[in-house]
Amino acid sequence: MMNPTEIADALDTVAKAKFDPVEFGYSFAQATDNAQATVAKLKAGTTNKSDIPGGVLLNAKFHYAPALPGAAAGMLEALRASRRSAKAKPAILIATDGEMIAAEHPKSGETLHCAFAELGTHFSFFLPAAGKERYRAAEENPVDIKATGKLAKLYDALLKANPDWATPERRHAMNLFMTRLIFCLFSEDVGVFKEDQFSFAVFSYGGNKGEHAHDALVQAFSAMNLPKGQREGLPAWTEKFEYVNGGLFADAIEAPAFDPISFRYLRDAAELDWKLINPDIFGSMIQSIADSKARAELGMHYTSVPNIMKVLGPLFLDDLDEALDKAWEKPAALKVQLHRLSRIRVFDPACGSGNFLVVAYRQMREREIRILTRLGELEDNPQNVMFSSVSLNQFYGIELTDFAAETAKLALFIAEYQANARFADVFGRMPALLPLRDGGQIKCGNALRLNWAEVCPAPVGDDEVYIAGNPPFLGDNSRTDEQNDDMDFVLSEHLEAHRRLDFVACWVFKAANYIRGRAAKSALVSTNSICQGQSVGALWPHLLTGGVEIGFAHTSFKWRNNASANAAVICVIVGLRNTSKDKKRLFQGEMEAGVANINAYLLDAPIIYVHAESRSLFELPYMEYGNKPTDGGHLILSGEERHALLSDYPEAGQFIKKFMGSDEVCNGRLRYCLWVPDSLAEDAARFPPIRTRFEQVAAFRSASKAAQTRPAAAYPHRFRQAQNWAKEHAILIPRVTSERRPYLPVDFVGADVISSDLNNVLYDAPDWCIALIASRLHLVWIATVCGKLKSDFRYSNTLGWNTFPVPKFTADQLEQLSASARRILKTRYQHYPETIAELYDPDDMPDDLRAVHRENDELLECMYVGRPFRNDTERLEKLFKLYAARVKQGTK
DNA sequence: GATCCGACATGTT
DNA sequence: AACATGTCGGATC
Repeated sequence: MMNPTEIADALDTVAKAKFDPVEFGYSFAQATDNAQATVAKLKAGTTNKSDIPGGVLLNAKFHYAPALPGAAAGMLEALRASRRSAKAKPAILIATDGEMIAAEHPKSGETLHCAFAELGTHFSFFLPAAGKERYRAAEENPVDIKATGKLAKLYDALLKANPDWATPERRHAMNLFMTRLIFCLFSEDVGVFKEDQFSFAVFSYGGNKGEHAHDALVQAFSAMNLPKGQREGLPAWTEKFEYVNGGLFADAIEAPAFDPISFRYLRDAAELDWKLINPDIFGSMIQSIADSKARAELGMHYTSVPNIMKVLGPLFLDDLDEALDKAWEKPAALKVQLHRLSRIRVFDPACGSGNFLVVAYRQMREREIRILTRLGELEDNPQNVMFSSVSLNQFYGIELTDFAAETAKLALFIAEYQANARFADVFGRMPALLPLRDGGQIKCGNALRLNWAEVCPAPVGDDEVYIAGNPPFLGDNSRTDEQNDDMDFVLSEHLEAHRRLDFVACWVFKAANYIRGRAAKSALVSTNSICQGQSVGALWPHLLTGGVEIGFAHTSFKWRNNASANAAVICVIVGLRNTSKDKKRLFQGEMEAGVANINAYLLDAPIIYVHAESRSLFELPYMEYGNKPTDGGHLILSGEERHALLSDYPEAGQFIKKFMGSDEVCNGRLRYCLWVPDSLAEDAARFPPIRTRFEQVAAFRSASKAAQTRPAAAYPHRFRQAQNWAKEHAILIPRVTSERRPYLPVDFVGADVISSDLNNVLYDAPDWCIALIASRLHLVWIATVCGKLKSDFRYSNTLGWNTFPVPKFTADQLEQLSASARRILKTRYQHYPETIAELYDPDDMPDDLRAVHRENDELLECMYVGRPFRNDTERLEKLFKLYAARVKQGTK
């Protein structure tokens, strides 16, 4: 089986070879992971099912046909139309003339037009031909996916043809161009324009290969910005376009130049049925097609519709549905709900291109139609409805970037159009759409500086306000000075250590303040770190106060949307409300539970905050941070580097020690480090390779941004933080490890090992510490109160070890635990050379190791409650109880 | 002086 | 491309 990289390489080789229309089909078959025998049979013609001259069709895999020069796209159409294609269902259609490639993935409708030489670059497109299906989120609308794909390709092709448009200064112009284009494609399909009016013009006047497309587009767009009859200087054909206005066409009208490839993609995009487009993510499409660098910028992370519904459902839509159910037979009660719809306001303080608002709007309009239809059934006289009672004015947003704010208005406009069309279907009337009016109350500004109540006035009377959205996440290492200032502005008066928090915490804090004591609720998508580790104690006591509580929550889920590269982050959704007797809902993946309480860790448990401690609350040995090199890697040696150094300078051995971080502990590796006492620094530097390393360390540290690192350039022979080392032995606990393991990794090493800061360390501590750390109880505690790296365990001495509740052990009990620890280590050694990672693989853990761990758990748990715990919930309950009792005692 | 975090970083299949 | 799993050093208190 070839892996994708190999396929990429193989395709690249094919692309570099001279094109031979006959051979290509076979080399393509070979490059896409088909056996020699298969290829031979294809060549012999016995398995080739193609009905196109010179074509090669391999069942279910691909259908290739050679094209005459310049006719690749046309040949692709022939492949698409082929009856044999229909029968053999090839995963990929590909036509080429040796210059250009035209290909299609029929299952998704995705197409590819590229130069022949780029075959290898686009290997991912051809993976289906090798039997590897590309993952697609099942819930998304396939038309959106197609449209996004086509627009992304158009976008990339345009930038390639117009390198000068790829600069940051031109990005706005490029995005604006794409917005206008999408607006026109949409409008001509839904009836805002006459059917196909726009694409007819572009393809009539754009030239055969797009050579005049630039001029035609500029003329069309310019016309849309001028009332009819005032279009002097523009060609006569532009007179037919409606006057659009509304800001969209007001700025300078520019267009990039088209080449044959980009023109081809434009045609693909125009051929889509934009009627079916889902405006929920309309704005995001424009943003998701931009390049990956830009995606990291503010607002480039759009929320998928399933995730938006995770927010809006429990926030207010589910409640609305319940009320509708109750009122279903009673016209008066239904009218109350109809009125309620007109009083609900939705406010997204980080609205980006308006996804949340659009989805909320559509959902509300849909419910309105349901009510009106039902009223029509219940009351004999049909409702004489002229207008919707849900107006775009009920939708509020704040967005920092002007472009996204404009897009949000446009997206709301499209949503309104679609909702009205549906409304007209049912009730027979629809208001005029052009020229554009502004849509929604979108404020372009900084949400952290604005007073939210001035953007979205506080609810009065029977108003209800729902705050929803997905603000940006930024850790303390990636914020700009300006963003830090914003954070200070919002939080510094109220919180201590606020700079430790994620940027998103500012939105959560402002949302809590906005809703407190008002007819309002909030629910924001956040990074899961705000409900973990240090953030919990720092932030949540200030949120869950003055009557605010968590009404619902989605626990950690992996971020995913349709963008081509997904952000790597784990999210939570926390719904805040004022104290209420209504049920609380806790969602974990697909599961939902009605619970008595939700605390800041998003657990069904009483509110408790575990704070960092500098010493153990339960008199456990002192656990330290490992030694931190901050050396740019220059004080660290691989086995080979050590060997090379020692073979040249055997006397240098006195300066080299074993060096272990978490990777070394878990995966049984070993590295070495230079470890030189201050008094011998000059001696060490006499060895040229060591001197060079010291110089590199000094250079690296001098160039650092960190105030603590630069002075350390003066002692390059030493770690930036040489914290401590063992006299006899040390217990190493990796600070980050996989969440899959049933027990935390922990290792016992001699005094010859220097631990890096990737471990926490107990120096010269008794063996029973290992029995504690390797227990299920400890894992459960660490998993709950410490932070995580994404979803992996992150061990902390201050938050985890120093707070870990233990009963008062007797000397005898400690001896038993030490013996148990030794049994665990011994059992591991019996499996040497298997590593900790291998031994603790949940699918592959040896039975004897499992057994000694179970014994260890039973032994330890009996010391807590006289019997083993039944499950992790019980373990956690006991631990929190002990912790709470200890903290209470401490405050006396 | 010590440590918590990462809209990740990087190797593997 | 999708997945698994822990580096590394800055920013913060």
